[in-house]
Amino acid sequence: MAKIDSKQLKKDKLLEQGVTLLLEKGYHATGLKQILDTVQIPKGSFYTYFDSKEQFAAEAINHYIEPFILRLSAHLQNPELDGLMALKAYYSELIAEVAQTGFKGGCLLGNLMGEIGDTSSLCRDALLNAVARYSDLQKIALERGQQQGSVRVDRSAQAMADLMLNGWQGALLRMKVEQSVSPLQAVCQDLLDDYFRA
Amino acid sequence: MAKIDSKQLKKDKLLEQGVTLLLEKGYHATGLKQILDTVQIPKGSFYTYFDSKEQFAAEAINHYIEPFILRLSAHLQNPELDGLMALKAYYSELIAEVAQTGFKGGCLLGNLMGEIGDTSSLCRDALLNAVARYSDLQKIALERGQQQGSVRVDRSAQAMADLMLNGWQGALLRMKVEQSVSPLQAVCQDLLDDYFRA
DNA sequence: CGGGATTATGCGACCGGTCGTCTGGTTTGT
DNA sequence: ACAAACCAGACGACCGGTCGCATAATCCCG
Repeated sequence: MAKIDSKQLKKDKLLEQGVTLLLEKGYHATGLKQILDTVQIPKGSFYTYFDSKEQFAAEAINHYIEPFILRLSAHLQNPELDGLMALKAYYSELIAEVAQTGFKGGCLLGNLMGEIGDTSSLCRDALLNAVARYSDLQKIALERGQQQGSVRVDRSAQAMADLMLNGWQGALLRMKVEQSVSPLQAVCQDLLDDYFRA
Repeated sequence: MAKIDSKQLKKDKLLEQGVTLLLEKGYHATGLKQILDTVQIPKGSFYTYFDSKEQFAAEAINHYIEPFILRLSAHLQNPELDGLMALKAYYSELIAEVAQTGFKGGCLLGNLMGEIGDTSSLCRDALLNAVARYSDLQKIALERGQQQGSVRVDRSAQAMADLMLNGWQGALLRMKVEQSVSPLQAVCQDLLDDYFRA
């Protein structure tokens, strides 16, 4: 049992560091050796934890999105709080954080969708699942906003959630090259403060 | 002179094939050898045309965006045509084309922004320039729509152009993993048919 | 309970291959 | 004959992945 725990611990450490490096440099520019070295796990052991680099990336995707799901869920815990306000608060937090990290990395989901989303079916499935879960949560937030009267009802919550997600991903790309959070602020303002408003 | 032309010709062939492969597999997954082989130019000659792979990619970015600029410009040539309608026609064309290619590749600008936009300053500059030119053109289209009364005037054309671009880039990512053009259609409908409308 | 035999685990060295880049001999043109 | 242009091949580095050895754990029998 202690063995299993230790194994799971190391696996988590690999995933943790993997997420960091994948986010920083992308899939093809990140070598397994680099990940293994920084967490002091021998090269030969990698394949006891994962079947391949590709499958490792797929697991990293799930490992990455979990905290975001939890964070957004936390904002939605209070059923009194307006759904739209919760979304705004959540995105404000994200913007503040990314500003501190120097506009590097962006979103692992977006980066990997662009780099290998159309070439690795393993990762594509993981990405699909992660995006679906994330999108669903935003849909729920917007639905609540609709019930509370702050969000327009003549467009489906799902459609708005998708638009928000897409706009955010595009803004993250712009952020990278413009080295500024203003694209992120703009998309939040345009959509959350205007377009989605009832 | 014939020499210079021949050199420029080969350089263009390299860029042409480079764009194809970069679009298909990304920056790090594309090897120079593969590009050189398919256009039958010896490996040793590469550095007579370009200083480095990175600089090659930067030139490929410019080479890539040019046709899109021209295409959109063509739609805007007729000053009678409504700016918003021109945009819609342009994007409809793009959607029809990408559907034929099997949802592969997407947009080179978006892909490279995600993969190396925050790590290669050379490419970042090229991306910034390309995006700015492309964005400006869309701003002009929207401005014309505003003058013609089809586009709302309480938001700046620049802000709407940015939102359109960001939403489109995000939708391209979704397209890759969902293997469908519906994200593209959705973003066009949401923005061009509703949000931007006067 | 002790200790040799056997199985399971861990991991460093190494595989074939490819990477981006460079150099020096060869060809070409004048 | 000479200079410039060109390019084959090599370079060192690194890739993802494999494999056989060394160590550790387990078992079995005296």
